Amino acid sequence: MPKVSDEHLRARRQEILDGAARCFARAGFHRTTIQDIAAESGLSPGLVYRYFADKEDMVAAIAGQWQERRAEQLLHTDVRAPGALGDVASGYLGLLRSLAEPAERDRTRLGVQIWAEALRSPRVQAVAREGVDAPREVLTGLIRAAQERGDLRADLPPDGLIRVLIAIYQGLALQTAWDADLDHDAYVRAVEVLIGELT
Amino acid sequence: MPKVSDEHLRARRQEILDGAARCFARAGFHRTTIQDIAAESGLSPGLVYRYFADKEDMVAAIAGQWQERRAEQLLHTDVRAPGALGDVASGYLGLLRSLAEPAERDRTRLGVQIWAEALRSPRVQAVAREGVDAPREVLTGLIRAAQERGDLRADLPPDGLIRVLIAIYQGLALQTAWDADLDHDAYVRAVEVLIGELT
Amino acid sequence: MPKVSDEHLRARRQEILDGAARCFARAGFHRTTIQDIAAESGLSPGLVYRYFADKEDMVAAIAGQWQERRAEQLLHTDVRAPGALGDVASGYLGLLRSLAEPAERDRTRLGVQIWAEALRSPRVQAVAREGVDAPREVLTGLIRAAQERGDLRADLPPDGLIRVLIAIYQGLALQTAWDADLDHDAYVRAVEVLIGELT
Amino acid sequence: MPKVSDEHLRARRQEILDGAARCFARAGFHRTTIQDIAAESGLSPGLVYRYFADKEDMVAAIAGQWQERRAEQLLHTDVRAPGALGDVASGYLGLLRSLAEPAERDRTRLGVQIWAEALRSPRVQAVAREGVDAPREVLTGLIRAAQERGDLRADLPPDGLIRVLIAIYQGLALQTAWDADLDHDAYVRAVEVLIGELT
DNA sequence: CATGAATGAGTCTTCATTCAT
DNA sequence: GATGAATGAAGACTCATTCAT
Repeated sequence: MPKVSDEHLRARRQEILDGAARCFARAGFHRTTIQDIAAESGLSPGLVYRYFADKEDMVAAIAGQWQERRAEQLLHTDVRAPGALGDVASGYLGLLRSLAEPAERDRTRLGVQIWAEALRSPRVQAVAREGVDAPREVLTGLIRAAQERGDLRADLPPDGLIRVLIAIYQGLALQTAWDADLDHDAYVRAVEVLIGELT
Repeated sequence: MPKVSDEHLRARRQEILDGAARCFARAGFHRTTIQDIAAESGLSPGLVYRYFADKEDMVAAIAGQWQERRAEQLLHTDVRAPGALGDVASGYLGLLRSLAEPAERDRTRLGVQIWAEALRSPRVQAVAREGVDAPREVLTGLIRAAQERGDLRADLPPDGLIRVLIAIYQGLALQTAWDADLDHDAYVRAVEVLIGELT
Repeated sequence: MPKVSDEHLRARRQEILDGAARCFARAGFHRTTIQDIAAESGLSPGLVYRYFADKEDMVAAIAGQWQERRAEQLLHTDVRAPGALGDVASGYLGLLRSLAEPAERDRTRLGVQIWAEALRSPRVQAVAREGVDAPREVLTGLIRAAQERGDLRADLPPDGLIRVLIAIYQGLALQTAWDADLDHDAYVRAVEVLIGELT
Repeated sequence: MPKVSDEHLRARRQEILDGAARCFARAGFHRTTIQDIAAESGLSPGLVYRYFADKEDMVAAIAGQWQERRAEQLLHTDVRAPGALGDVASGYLGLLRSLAEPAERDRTRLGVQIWAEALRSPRVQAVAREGVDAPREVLTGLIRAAQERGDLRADLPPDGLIRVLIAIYQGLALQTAWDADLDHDAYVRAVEVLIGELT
């Protein structure tokens, strides 16, 4: 099987990552063996090492893709457009609601594992922080602009507010991971009320 | 004299848990060995097994104490007293502020580890959920009462609000674990503004 | 089995080294597994790691003891005594003769393995060179003194001579390892003739 | 046109062997992978197996060529010519001196690896012994003839002397592999003195 | 009770070898 | 013929757990 196309290599790599993500979501990084991941993807253990230097390399890649996806879900709108704040706000509420979807279950569990792993793996930490810091800065700028326009209370520390909104996402993700049946509608309604008061 | 012995046993057990907590906060559950824990407490590995059936037993105990402490910090006021809502609110804000204290650093990191572990250990999950569910119910009652008194907007779903407040705590804990230097004051100010609007 | 005496620890360590030396002599370092060594000593693989950090650590220890023994065999006489040169010479010839002994077989084979391993393991190289360089310097001094006394041809470069004598040992060891039946007597007689001419 | 093809095959095979020799000299047989060898020769791993049955086959081939070269260097003169002894002697000293050349560095290191490998691989052993035994017999004949002519002390066991001379070569090779900066001139001068005495 | 030596199953990772293309 | 992707059997090393002393 000589020289496979780059396309195929990329796809294969992604298959492995997807299989690994399922394993990690189920059992955590440390209870998942390379054999588990290989079996989940229908490959041999040795092959995994043609795509990743070691297990940590895979975990870092998983964490990177996870953060990337989060950023995309949040910022798929053009943040420089007029009315961007409103778009971002509705995007944010949509992100919260998306946590209720069964299809997101694994991803949410995976996220919690990444948060914990970031505390002891410098590589994962770097990836995880980058994924949070970058959106944070973009959003802080949006908030500041809105405050200057008078669309938002001026006595709100922008960075503080952003972190609270991130926390509201993170906490919901965590609580959903623990209890998939929680009332997401009630949660989002409460958030809407809190946010609505600010204008 | 079983009483003295009991006392001693309890103290010894607590020493082990404290050493384990330090290790777990530093390196996570899976990168911490029983040998590490024994060394940290100045005991022998064999002795650990007189106090805990196995490693998971220790993790569950650690998780239990962690949740217990959180509940105490939040609910140290008498929630049935008149004006309890205000007391609880200020207790809540104090809890948020306490995350800035260096002495809390390890405990915060430990908390994140517990959240992740709860996803794959039924025992830890049971302990962790109990620690969240119990306060949640108490607080939900408080909120309902406040709404009936007209002290709080009636269109807020009590359970949703509580979960949001818990999330605001969880998210701050997570963000603090990642970046101890974040601006806790700005965070708490933002929370105060958000909460202040509700009355 | 708590706290075993230092004596016992040392003895146990030596047992492991002896078993390892047998394995290494038989199959070389790279074809010998830790399991082989453990089995040879009647221990579990895990226990080996209480005595040695890793496989290389064991190889280095083996190499160290090997060199030490060589130095002792060669220099068991008091090199500062008058007539030391003659003693050392007869010690040297005895060392050559000892290679004929069946009991030395394994050790000789082990030596050849060490020589090769020294080429690619800095740790083994350091140990091996030290074991050769130290005796070399002592003997160079002896030679120089003999030349000053007129007991030895003055046109012989001392360092060159020493290295030749070491080579005569090394080469015999190698040839013995390959062919245990070679005629050691003839070899030693030839050496005696060569050396005898020098005075 | 099988002849051209044969030529090509032979050349390709030799390229692989040369690349392998460089790898083996650098890292030893067991730390060199087939992938390393393929990369060093700019070929694919699979192709290696069209020229060699397995790794051991390559090692044996390398050992064979190494011994062949040694024999050539030593016996490039016509040993049946009158005065052959003197020619062989000067060829021998030249062989010793050649070990000082940087270009010989890799080959010398490779030689030491072969010596060790011969102890555990019957195939390598056969090749290595053949490479030593054949010249040994030729030279023993020369010595005997010289003794009969009275050109050499009669009380020297021919086989012993030859083995000593081989040892003087082997030991120098080993010491050079360990320490390329040793004083080869002093070494050869010492050998000349030792040999010179014999006539 | 306490110790810490001992165990051995389990995990990551490597690499000689094969074979579909 | 040539490629290099794929395999999977080892092998080094770890560590939760046990138990003789």
